[in-house]
Amino acid sequence: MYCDVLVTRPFDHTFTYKIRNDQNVKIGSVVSVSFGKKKDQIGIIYGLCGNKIKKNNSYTIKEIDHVYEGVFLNKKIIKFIDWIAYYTLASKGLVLKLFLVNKNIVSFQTKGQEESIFDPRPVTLNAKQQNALNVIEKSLFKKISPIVLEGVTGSGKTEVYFEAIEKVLKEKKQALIMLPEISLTPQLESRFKERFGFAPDIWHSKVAEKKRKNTWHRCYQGQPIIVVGARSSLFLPFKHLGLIVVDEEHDLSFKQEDNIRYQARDLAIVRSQIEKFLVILSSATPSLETQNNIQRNKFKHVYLPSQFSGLDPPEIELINLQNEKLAKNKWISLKIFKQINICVEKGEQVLLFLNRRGYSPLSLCAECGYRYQCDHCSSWLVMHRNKKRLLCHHCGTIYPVDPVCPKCRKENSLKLIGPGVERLAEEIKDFFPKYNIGIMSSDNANTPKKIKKIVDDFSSNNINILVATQIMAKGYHFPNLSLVGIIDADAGLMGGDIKAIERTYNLLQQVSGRAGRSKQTGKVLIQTYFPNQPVIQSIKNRDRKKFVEQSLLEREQFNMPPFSFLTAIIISGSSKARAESYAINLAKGHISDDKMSILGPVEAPLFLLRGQYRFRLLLKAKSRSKLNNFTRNLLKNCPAPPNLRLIIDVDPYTFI
DNA sequence: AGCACGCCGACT
DNA sequence: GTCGGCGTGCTC
Repeated sequence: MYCDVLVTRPFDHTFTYKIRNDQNVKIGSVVSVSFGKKKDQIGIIYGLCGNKIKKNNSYTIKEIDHVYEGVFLNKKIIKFIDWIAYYTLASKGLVLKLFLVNKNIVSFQTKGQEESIFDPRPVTLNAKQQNALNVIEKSLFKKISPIVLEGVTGSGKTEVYFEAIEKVLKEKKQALIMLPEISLTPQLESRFKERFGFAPDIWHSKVAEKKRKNTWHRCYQGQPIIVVGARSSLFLPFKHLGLIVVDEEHDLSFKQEDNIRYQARDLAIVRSQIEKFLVILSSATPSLETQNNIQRNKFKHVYLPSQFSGLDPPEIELINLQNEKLAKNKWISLKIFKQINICVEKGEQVLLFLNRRGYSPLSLCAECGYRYQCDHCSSWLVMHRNKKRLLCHHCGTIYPVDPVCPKCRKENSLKLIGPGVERLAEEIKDFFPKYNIGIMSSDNANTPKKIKKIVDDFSSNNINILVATQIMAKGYHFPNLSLVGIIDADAGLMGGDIKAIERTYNLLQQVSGRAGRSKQTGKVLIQTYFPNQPVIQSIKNRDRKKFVEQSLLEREQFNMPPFSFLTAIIISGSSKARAESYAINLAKGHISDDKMSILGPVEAPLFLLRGQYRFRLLLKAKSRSKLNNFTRNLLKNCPAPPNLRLIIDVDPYTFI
């Protein structure tokens, strides 16, 4: 008896193996085979081909080494794998790897059932929450379109979807809550414990393997389990999945950008269609795609208004930097300084937001103009004064600070251009020496413990003024914060990629929303050179609806997603000439088709990254299936030589 | 993607 | 002499 085995390697095709008489397999069985030089390669039985196969002398057929008894992927999961490979243009083998993870996880044996103590605490919802829950309940356990649960922080979205989860638990089914970042799991975990009396299973790459093994197999066995996880939790082998909640639906982190590129939120919806369960997309700021799907009645929509806190929303004031001139090498306007002073004198707290790590983004020699650049990337080195070094933010290479210019050998000529959070902290410190200034960026808040320490210090008034990057924008609550200063509202608008404007809007809205949450009405000051920019105006007027309308209209006019489909191809290699000539060949090697357009190749904005030269092609079409067929043909007619690397990015978010 | 082989440069 | 850098080729 022979069969087709799909291995967790980058192949779309299967390999033929022989099944021994003592082996009992079916389609989806997880097996271990020897493959090439590797002994215990895992894979699944993808097809059965009876006792006769075509003779082929170019290889000899091996036997299957081991069948993992009782572990198999059901038809729905295989259908899901095929769909992901079709859509993302990744090989089926590597998609399979997302599900099987590794040999240790698959081969683990659980010791029987583990019953969670289910001790829910009764909760009373307000009328609006109850209303939202009613809509959700009607759709549970059906093949139905996703429901968007929209509401600002504090409007009670979590309570609503917790209720839905309780229903799922009562049906002895499974549920998954997906979060954009692992740093958000501890918070949700403790809220969950409080509500249900037991801890959910946590799934992300940093969880110890022992726990992950256990979770994987409990999902597989169909035990009533609630998983809180990052993107990769979508690929757990749930047997009776009854609900997926995608929390912070709009968050760009749901798009995986390394390895296989996929949008976890979109794939969650696909899985729900295949397995017939409900997806709840929860967000204070639903993404443009999601807004569009609501408008076209593809998604249902329930809205939770903010709960009355007795406080007016914070006042938002724009500071036009074209009028309010900044002093040389200073970045904080007089207006913000005055407000900080009023605020700290009252014993209240201040948050200054600048989305730039380190001390300064550019260093040059004052004598000869030499710009410090990374040896492996086309990017400037960022000065990190606290750690006394220059750092490449793209590849992470650390360079010592040399007092001598590498080009003209002049001593002490280093000039630092522009601000980062460290430099802002310094500027503030000069004016407020008796107050505690804190910094929060991924450099010092790089572990859950360190994040907690900073958040606790700020919450407990040990820090008076916090200077932070976007890392603080995610869900932390600072009760005594009454003033938020946004130092450079224009920064995010220059990138030019497809998500830049939306990302900036969300970031500014989230940061603004930190002010005046519990005790006193807050104030938000936004520094900008372009106060009339539509994004900035929408933020000031709190008019997200208008922003969404305008953005979608623009997308439609320029025929951009969600009104068309994009696929990016990134060609990279250590030889610039070879990468370029292949990219050019690829672009002209297609049959002309007026429904399809190829843009490029162009040098990628980050032309050199980790020693690799990079070129980009952008393909655009009106239909996804046409675009994917086109892309497949393109690559088939012009396969990449082995010394070049190709990345296919379906629905790209960034153009870097 | 892994893994091994093979070809070069630079070390005790 | 050999250790190890990574380019190349192969996987039923």
